[in-house]
Amino acid sequence: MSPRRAPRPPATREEIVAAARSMVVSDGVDALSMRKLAAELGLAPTAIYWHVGDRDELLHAVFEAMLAELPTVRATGRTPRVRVAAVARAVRKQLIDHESLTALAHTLGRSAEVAFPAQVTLAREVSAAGLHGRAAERLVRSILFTIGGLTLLEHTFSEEPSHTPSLWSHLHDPAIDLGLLRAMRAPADLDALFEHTLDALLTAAFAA
Amino acid sequence: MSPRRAPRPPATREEIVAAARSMVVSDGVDALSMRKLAAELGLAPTAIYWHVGDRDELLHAVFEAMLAELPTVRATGRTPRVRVAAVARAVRKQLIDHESLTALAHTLGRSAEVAFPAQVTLAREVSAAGLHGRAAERLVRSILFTIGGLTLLEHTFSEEPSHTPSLWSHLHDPAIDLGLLRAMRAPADLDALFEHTLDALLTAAFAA
DNA sequence: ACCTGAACACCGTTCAAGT
DNA sequence: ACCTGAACACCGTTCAAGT
Repeated sequence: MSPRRAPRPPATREEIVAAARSMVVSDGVDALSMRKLAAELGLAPTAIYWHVGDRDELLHAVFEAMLAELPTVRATGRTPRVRVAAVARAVRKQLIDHESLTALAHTLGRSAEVAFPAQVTLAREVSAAGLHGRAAERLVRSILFTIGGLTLLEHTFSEEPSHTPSLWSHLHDPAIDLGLLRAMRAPADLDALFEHTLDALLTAAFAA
Repeated sequence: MSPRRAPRPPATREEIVAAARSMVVSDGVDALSMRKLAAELGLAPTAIYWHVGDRDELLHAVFEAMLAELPTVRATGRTPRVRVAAVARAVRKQLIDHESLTALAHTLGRSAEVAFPAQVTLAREVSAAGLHGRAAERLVRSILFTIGGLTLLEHTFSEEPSHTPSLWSHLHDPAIDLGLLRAMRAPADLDALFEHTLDALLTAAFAA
């Protein structure tokens, strides 16, 4: 009978983290403001601080929520080399699919935690392939750094107004092979580059 | 005779850009605030806007000043393969030495411009080595992406409280080679990883 | 236990007004 | 031509006070 709206139930920490997460996912880390978040939840800006520590702690909470949901990568294929390659590809796909997680991990300095499970899976396959010690380490690490680096760059370049092609199209240099020059004028195919580098690393590891 | 200090001469655009640059170099892009910069120069915050457009334009001006001073990389060595490797190493060293430039380029979306001269030098050496078309393109691009990615990651990981080693030291997994496990517990040697990946790429390119 | 409001110390930016 | 001051619309955060 009372025309007054029932007062909104007390906000929970989970609710706040979830709202923050959706802001981070849709508009990026920088777009998360405590004041906008509070407005979204119908709270005074200062109320947030009662539930989570501060903006930094909130971001860490969002990160952990995302990390917990990350599916584990699995190896497929018959030969050792094929299985290692499959894991590498799966990890790369995962990083691309969970772009907000990698971006957040990067700003929080927690990339290592994101990479760890993949690293372990890779280490198992490399061991199963018969590699040991330093040689095994080199393969695991170089694959993971290739994946991480390329994905970071991919993210970088997707923001850039494809600038290099135009730089290349203004260049005429007799010291550069004409076919190479023409190829450089087109945008890079990062998937192909990844496959190529991966293949080079696998060949180097399995040849010896 | 006048006890009054002579009024400060009008500020120049170059002066402002230089001051901004030194703030960026010493404390990072995020630390550059228009108000702090103005204070440093003894100006009202709003005076800056008369000389440079806004914060973004100022950052671009700082970037261009840095880029103009970047020395060009040169190839050394006798055999084609050695020369290509030398260029790659020189580029990597340059990126590491000019960390503020690469960081700034990254936030402004102008990494391609930083990479371009290096890419041209590499293209010349690869051409001189007798590679053509797509194969040459693959080598140039994979080397540059390896350098860029690894350097980006290096910067990332230097900020992280070496987290992965501790993750690895708590792991006991019979499916992982013991020597590999032990190796993963130590921090990664990025220089060695770079050399290894570079070598794998060069071998792949020059074997065919 | 949970929340508000006032307050503080920061931002970038515009614009009219001063010299 | 060059600069100031007031003003606006934002931030994150603390803390006393309210229910």
